[in-house]
Amino acid sequence: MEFHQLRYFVAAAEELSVTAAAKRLRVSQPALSKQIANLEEEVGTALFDRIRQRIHLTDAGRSFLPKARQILCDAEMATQQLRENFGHEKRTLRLGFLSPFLDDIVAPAVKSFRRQSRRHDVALFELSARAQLDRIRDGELDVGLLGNVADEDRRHVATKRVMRSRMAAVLPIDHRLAGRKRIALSELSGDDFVSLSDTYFPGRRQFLFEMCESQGFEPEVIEESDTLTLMLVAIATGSGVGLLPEHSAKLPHEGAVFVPLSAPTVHADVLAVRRRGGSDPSVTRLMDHLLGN
Amino acid sequence: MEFHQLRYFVAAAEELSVTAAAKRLRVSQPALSKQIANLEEEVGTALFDRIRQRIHLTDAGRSFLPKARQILCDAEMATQQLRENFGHEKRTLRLGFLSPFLDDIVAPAVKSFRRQSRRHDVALFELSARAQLDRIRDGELDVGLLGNVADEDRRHVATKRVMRSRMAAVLPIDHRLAGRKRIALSELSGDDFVSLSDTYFPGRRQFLFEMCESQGFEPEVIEESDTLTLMLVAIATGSGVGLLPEHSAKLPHEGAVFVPLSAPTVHADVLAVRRRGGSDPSVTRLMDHLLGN
DNA sequence: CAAGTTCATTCCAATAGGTTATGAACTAGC
DNA sequence: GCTAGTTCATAACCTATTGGAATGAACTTG
Repeated sequence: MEFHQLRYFVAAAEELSVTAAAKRLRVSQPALSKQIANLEEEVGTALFDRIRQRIHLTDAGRSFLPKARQILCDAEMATQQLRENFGHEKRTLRLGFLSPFLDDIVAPAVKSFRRQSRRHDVALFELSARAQLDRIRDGELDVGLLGNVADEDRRHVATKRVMRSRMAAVLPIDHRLAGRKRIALSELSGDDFVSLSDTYFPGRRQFLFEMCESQGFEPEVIEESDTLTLMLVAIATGSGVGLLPEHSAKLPHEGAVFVPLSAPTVHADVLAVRRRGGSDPSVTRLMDHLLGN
Repeated sequence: MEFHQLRYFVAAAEELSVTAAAKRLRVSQPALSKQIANLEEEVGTALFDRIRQRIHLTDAGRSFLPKARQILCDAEMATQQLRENFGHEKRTLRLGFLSPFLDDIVAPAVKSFRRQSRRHDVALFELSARAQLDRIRDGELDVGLLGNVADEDRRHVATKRVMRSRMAAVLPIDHRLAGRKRIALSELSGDDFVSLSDTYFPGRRQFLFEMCESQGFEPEVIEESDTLTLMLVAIATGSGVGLLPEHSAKLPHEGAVFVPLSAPTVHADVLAVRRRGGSDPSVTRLMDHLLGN
């Protein structure tokens, strides 16, 4: 396994296209094709399905993607820290985020931050909530952008709310309620539920249970996904229904539909997170930009 | 940065010798020399001091070493998981440990486990307690071997005590009490203390405070180290005194001496840790071997 | 002071990754 | 249903990097 193989794999998984990934990385398409094949051979499994001129992630590929991202992030963060702490290079702020927030929150905030303070650079890392919290705790990430935070993590981090997003039901497209404009949570009391795993999204599972209990039923959680994308895939393929903030509809979700919840109107927070006790003013400024200032 | 550079760096740091590391990795000495030089150039800092025919880790190198190990571990664990879950390869048990336990506990346990059950392989990973707990929580590590565990982590893991080790005072060699056979903890009430950081060794700091408070004083913690080795270096260079289990004397600690504590006789646990709720029988068997069965 | 360390440098050979060109499979538009 | 235009894979070739052997420079040791 080599770092460039991981980079190639991640790019191809993001673009869902070898040629597009090759273009983005400014290498030739065969180079990418071959390196991915090498990687697949080494790990002993296909990471992509090649059907009908398109590539799709296999289950193996989907489970590998967040790990590959983490490894690449850790490597980059480690070199940055060395350069900054011992090589006297200018400070780079490291910002982690969940994919749905990239366009709406991260991109504009980083743009305005960069305009205002030329002296600092910002590096972006797409990571799960769990991975972000761990890295903030360890001082490798300066700011994270994620959903609800479990109590046990509040010991390490300080949070500020960036925005709230209404919770919506996510249904397979052929679900009996998929055509509705809005539905009440109680209408789903008999359905099978797909949730996010507690390991990757601390607190989310509990949040789901609390919502349902307030409507007088206990959800039957039949599957737990490690990423938002995996959860949407699970729902689209009929494993069950789920609850997600409306902004998650940003993600591709073919075969699944988002239906706003009429009652109860529950909001999920989007939080900017930093290490508790830190006082770096540039981190504070970056957080302000995320809050819209 | 390339994986083989990280491997070379870790080996050289462990052997504190380029030639020895080259021998272990079965490559020529110049190859290693050059790759490390390349890595140093990329991160913009020297990782080793070359003085008088010997190499020593610089501060930068010391802070980089655990991260390099983590990145290598994560990469290996990820490929193993892919091979096992999707490539139908035989299960490899992944065992993490702190360096002082390698000779006394890990090596004999793994040896006897391998003899008994040929069907399973064991992979070893030297990681900080914090890193082990994270990876056990995420299902990437099957068993960890570490010191005391903080309450917040007990949510995720189940523990069994492997052994107890008496706590000892660690003093600079020129300390006024360094020649003593044994000392009482209260005799250190006026000294500056070096402790282990809570991020890498959850619970240890609190443990130190509790011990001292039971003797009627509050320790003045003047420095926090991220690794056992760093802590020993800090003590040896005169930052202060520390408290460590006696088995940590296994580590090289030139310039520092371990003096048993006469009162109070406090024991630190060595714990074998697995994921809460897991029921893999081979993991149970490996734990049994660690417990000496 | 000589012999034996250790790490760095030089030079050459082998390998691995990159590029261009081409092929095979499929989609889309007429 | 055919052509034009995709997309990904393969083949042939090139070059850049890595590793190895030999050598040099600095230091320790007997």
